[in-house]
Amino acid sequence: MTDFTRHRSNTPPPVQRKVSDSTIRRLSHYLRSLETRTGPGPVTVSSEDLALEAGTTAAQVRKDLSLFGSFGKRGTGYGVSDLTFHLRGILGLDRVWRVALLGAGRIGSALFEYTDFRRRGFEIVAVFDRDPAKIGTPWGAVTIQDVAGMEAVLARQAIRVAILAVPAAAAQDLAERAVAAGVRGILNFAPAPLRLPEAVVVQEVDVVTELESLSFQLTHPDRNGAG
Amino acid sequence: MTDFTRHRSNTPPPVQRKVSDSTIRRLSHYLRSLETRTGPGPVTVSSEDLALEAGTTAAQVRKDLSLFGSFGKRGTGYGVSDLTFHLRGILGLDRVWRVALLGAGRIGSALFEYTDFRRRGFEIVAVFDRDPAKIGTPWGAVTIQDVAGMEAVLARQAIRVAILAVPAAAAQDLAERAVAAGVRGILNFAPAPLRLPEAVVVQEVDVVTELESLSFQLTHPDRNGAG
DNA sequence: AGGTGTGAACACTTTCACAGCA
DNA sequence: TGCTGTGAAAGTGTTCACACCT
Repeated sequence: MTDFTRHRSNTPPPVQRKVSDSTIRRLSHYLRSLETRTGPGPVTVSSEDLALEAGTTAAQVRKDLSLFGSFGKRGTGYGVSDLTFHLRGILGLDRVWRVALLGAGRIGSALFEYTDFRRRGFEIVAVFDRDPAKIGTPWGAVTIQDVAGMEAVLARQAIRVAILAVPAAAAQDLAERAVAAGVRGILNFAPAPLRLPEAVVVQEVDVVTELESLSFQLTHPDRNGAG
Repeated sequence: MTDFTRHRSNTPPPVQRKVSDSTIRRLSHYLRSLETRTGPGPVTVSSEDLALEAGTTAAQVRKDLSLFGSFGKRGTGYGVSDLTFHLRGILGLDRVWRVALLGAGRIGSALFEYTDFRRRGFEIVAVFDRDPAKIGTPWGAVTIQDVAGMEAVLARQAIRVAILAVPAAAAQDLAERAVAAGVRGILNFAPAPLRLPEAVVVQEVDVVTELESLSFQLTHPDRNGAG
């Protein structure tokens, strides 16, 4: 496991604290903001800069980072490449995650072609579907395989992360099978809540819920929590 | 605007309180859970039932609903069709939302074909792209239009909601143009934070961030806030 | 001076526990 | 008896403000 506490400063690492979901998402945004910088540009960045680029506050940036170490210099800010390095380590991106894509439909295919994954360290190494018309079709370097044989492939390749892009009705069953075959994290695009063991990490991407949230906020302009 | 407080019980409506994002998302899940029921089935549902189906607790369900009225009967639970009706009203789904799709690439096309939108009251009535090879192509009942003429179409059709499915580099500019043309809510698939006026509601769908969150949690099994 | 790191205050959300009604 | 509706308590996340270091 990554030891992100092995930082370069000489302050002791902070005690291991629980990290909230919102903090994790903000860390991802900070990293994106840093990696989007091209060319020479400034060599340091302040919490204020990062806050503006990630849509939060300077105090929030400092609090978030301070959960993992003291990466900044007082009066100066954070070193861009140093902080980038640390953030990648913190997020567990200093390795390649082999990912299985379950479902080769419209969403699956859009995700497969989404090149940003690869750049961030997520490599789709297997694609499964149950449609005989699709099985055997090559997608770039991988070939769509019969979902019936999924377990063997997941185990053989020691795949720990799966993207679930199948209809709601098939989601729970497939998720259980994937977990039984060793998967520990699931990115769920199916509009169905998965019931899985505690230890399995599930992230939901629910487009209908997001649209309905939009609808609520447009309908009740005065009842938004943030306002 | 929907007046969801006009409910059938004779208790007075609760005072208008701010509603948190998490509550809104749970309301959407309750509604999905109710609408997924097929056939006859029980006519009432308890907060416990809803909690199980939506992955939360009974107390949370009751608190969420109590922000909007007293829809249940003590000792009995909530009427399924009654609660469904109220939830649709609360979420602003008792109308059709005309939606513009900005970007006819892979994500845009997957979203366009996603039939659940229509069923929930979101109708994509215009699609824009800047690729001359795509402009003029019919997609079902609509034809891909040149994004150059977007403003006129948005205004003419009084479109208030847009789905932004373009590359990050084009996102900010397009979003600003859409807002200037009357759009008030944006579902943003571009991996770029939008800087827009307060009054505009933006929901982000950020797949890379979700995967990175998964990566973090798998890397630090003991630091998950929920655990 | 300038900007981080952080305890303390504040704000918000969830859980508890029980009164009250069908 | 059974289950809702809700204040109060507990828990969690964010903002403030300033000591401290460069």
